[in-house]
Parts: sequence; structure tokens; C-alpha cells
Amino acid sequence: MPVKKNVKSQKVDIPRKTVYRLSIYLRCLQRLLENGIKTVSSEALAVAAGVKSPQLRKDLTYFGQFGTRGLGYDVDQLIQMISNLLGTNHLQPVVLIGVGNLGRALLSYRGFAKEGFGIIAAFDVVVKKQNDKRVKQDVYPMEKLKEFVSQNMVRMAILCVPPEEAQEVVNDLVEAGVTGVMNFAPTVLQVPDEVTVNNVNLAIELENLSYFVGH
Amino acid sequence: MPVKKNVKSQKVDIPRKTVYRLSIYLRCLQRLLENGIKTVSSEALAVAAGVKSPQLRKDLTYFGQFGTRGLGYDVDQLIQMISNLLGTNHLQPVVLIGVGNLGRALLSYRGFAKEGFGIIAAFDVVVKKQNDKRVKQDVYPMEKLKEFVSQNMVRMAILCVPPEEAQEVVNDLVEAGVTGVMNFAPTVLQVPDEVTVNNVNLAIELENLSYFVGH
DNA sequence: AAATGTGAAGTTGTTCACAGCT
DNA sequence: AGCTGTGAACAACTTCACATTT
Repeated sequence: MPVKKNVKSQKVDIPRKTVYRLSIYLRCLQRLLENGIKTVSSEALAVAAGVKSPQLRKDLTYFGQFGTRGLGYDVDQLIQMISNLLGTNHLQPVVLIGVGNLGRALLSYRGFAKEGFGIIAAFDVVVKKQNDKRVKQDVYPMEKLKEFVSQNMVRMAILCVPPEEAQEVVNDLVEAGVTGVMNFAPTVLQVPDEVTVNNVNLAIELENLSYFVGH
Repeated sequence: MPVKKNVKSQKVDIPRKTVYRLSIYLRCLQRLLENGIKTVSSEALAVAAGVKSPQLRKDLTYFGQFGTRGLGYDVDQLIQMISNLLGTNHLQPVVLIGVGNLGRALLSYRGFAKEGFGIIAAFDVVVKKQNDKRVKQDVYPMEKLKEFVSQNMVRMAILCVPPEEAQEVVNDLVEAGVTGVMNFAPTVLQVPDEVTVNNVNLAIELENLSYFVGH
């Protein structure tokens, strides 16, 4: 699918898969930076990221030319460019809805914070006593959701509610101004064109694996 | 990417994306079955699954012809065929390695069991007192991993260890006979060709979303 | 009449090979 | 000499249109 950007944005259309790989490159680059490496060739970075080098070069040229021929890419500069493009150079506030098993785990998942995302609040129909001391965020009742989202200009949400409730919740989110949803519910969500939904279905991933593993 | 199957298997190559969609179809079909619907057209099923109808028909014909022209598909028969192909018609034993936040959540995740997978054991370097009563599985020390996997003919594993340990653990898994790994660690794993790795990187999914949401 | 199955056309994404800088 | 940037070839996937079957 070609990436449709809204009219305001000057960005060229970048393939979905390229955007995904940019995240991977970013991680590899950060590791290089930590190791004090200043410059990297497309070949070396491609190996680290698990792709082929022409792929990497093509991915990068979708949004500009950063390399020096005969030399390679400047690690620091490339990190800046990619994280700027992805929007991870400034903190993105995120809300999480559905504090079940999975929701609770994601609330305390360090992987998000490390990459510049903060889950600033959680919502659930039942506001249970939080006896999990790893969870730092406040859990609010569902009625507060729309108000909170609009007031805090939240644009991204993580959805971990049961499948039956997912569509209803996402409607509220969209009305309140959310334009990006990471959906863990096994539900095909209906949203306006300008809203992006990333479906993450763990059961399907396992099932998929099962096919390749064989009978 | 075309799906490479090992020589033993007689299966025709089915595109990766098709295999993924088959799981989605399966869920929709199960819902139809629950509602007592016996027959479904490609058009109706496609809408439910969020794809176009020629796509669905092509997906199905990769592994046979099941429809009746002028009528549609038999729901029950199609469920049988797909779950047989995916290998979910009999229970697949799975082990989980790394009982941190995420690992613990996955252990108690009902989505897996519902789809025919059972996480039969978990492993970690530290076998902490399990005070989480939702987690039913035993947690063993890492030293027992290889032995357990070979003795129980386990072929699928869920990897939730820190990135530095991931490669080491996966080496052990492969040696012990695992051929399918669902990898939550942000590490590019090196495995033999006959082993399938499904990477699930939640931070990257969020980052990806962030791009579409805009600056 | 209705809906499948499929060759062919169209689209998107990947790889190659090499021209062009530094 | 080395490595990037890219047009062109290639491969994979999707959609279309319609012949075919019930």
C-alpha cells in the first residue's frame, strides 16, 4: 500500500515497508553510535539490519541524499534525519485503553519509553485497585477518555480491550482527535481515511508460525 | 517473499501474506459458525475480513477448490481446510523464554489457548516466586530448556528475553529441535534456513504509527 | 441468476548493475 | 578505489474481467 499523507504534509509518499525498516535502521545506528562509530557504509548497516544493501540505499533516498560517495553515511546525521522523519525526536504522548493482562504488561513495558513514547494514562471500564507496583500510570474510568484525549492533545492510542468493545472505543478515540491506533483486539476496525490503524494480533502471528513449522 | 517449504512437504508454495490472511478468514468463519451460518459467499467473507473478494478467492485457490459456483463456500468445510493447513486443528505445544513483564502477560494471555496453542512451560534465568495467580505454567531455570524441548518434541517458542541474550537462547532452541520462533526481542536473529522467525517489535509498531500520525 | 475460479493486466516492492561522486 | 544513487529489470502481489459452473 502506498502511504497516503494528508495535504498539509510536504512529504513524498514512502512505502509502508520502508517506514518500517527505517525504524530498524534507527536502532542499528543507535547501537553504532554507542560504540563510537561515526561513519557506516550501506553494506555494513544493511548486514546489521538484516537487509540487502541496495534496499537500504533505496529506502534512504526516498527522503533525501545523506551519503558521501566513497565513504558512507554519517551515523549521527542519519539518526537525526530518520528520527525526525518518524517523529520520535520529541515525546509522543500515548494513551492505553483496556487494562487486562496485556494492557498491564504494556503499561510497564520499558521498550516504549526507551524509544521516545510515554503512555501517559490508561483507561478501563473497571478501575481496579492497582496492586501492581510496576504500573506507574493512573487508570481512569472509560467516561473520562474523550475529555482526557482532547485536553491533552493525544494523537496515539494503544487498544487492548475485548473485541466486542473495540469499535466503540475507537469511535470515541477518533472523535476526540486520535489519528493513530495500535490495535491488539482481533477486530477489523472501521475508521476514517485519515486515521491509521496498526493491527497487532499475537494469536495470528503464532498461527502463522505454526504453518511454517508444519503439521 | 515466496514461502520456502522443506522438501518433505508436498505443499504448494503459498505467499506469506496469504497464509497470514488465512488466519483472519478462519476467525471470521468461526464467528459465522457460531451464528449458525452454513454458507458464505466470497463477497460476504471478504467484507468481514477487510479484504476484496477476488483476493479472498485467489487466496483459497492456492490450496484447492472449495466453493460451489452460484452458491458460495461451506463454512464448516472451509474451517476444516484452513485449520488443517495452518496446523491449528491439533494442539501445538509452545514454550516461552523470558518471564519479564511481557512474558508474564503472554503466559496468561487467553488469546493463544483459544486458538489451539498451549504454552506448556516457561523458562528464565531467575526462577522467581510466582505470586501471579493468573500464571498457571511452571517456570523452569534456563538449564532445563534444551532437555525439556527435545523430550517434549516442542517445535515452537516465544522469545521474550533481553536483546543481548536472544541469539544465545535461540541457538539452544534450534539445537533442541525448535523450528519456529516468535521473537519479541529487538534483535536480528541468525538461524538456519529451515527455521522460521517471526519478529514482533512493539516499539517499532508504535514508531511506525508515529510516522503516519505526523510530527 | 448468482457466485466461483482464473488468465491477464496492473501495481507495488526488490534487486541488479553501473554511472557518477569524493 | 570505494561507495553512493538510480534507472532498468525482475519478482511478488493485487485487482480486474469474464468464462464457467451450479
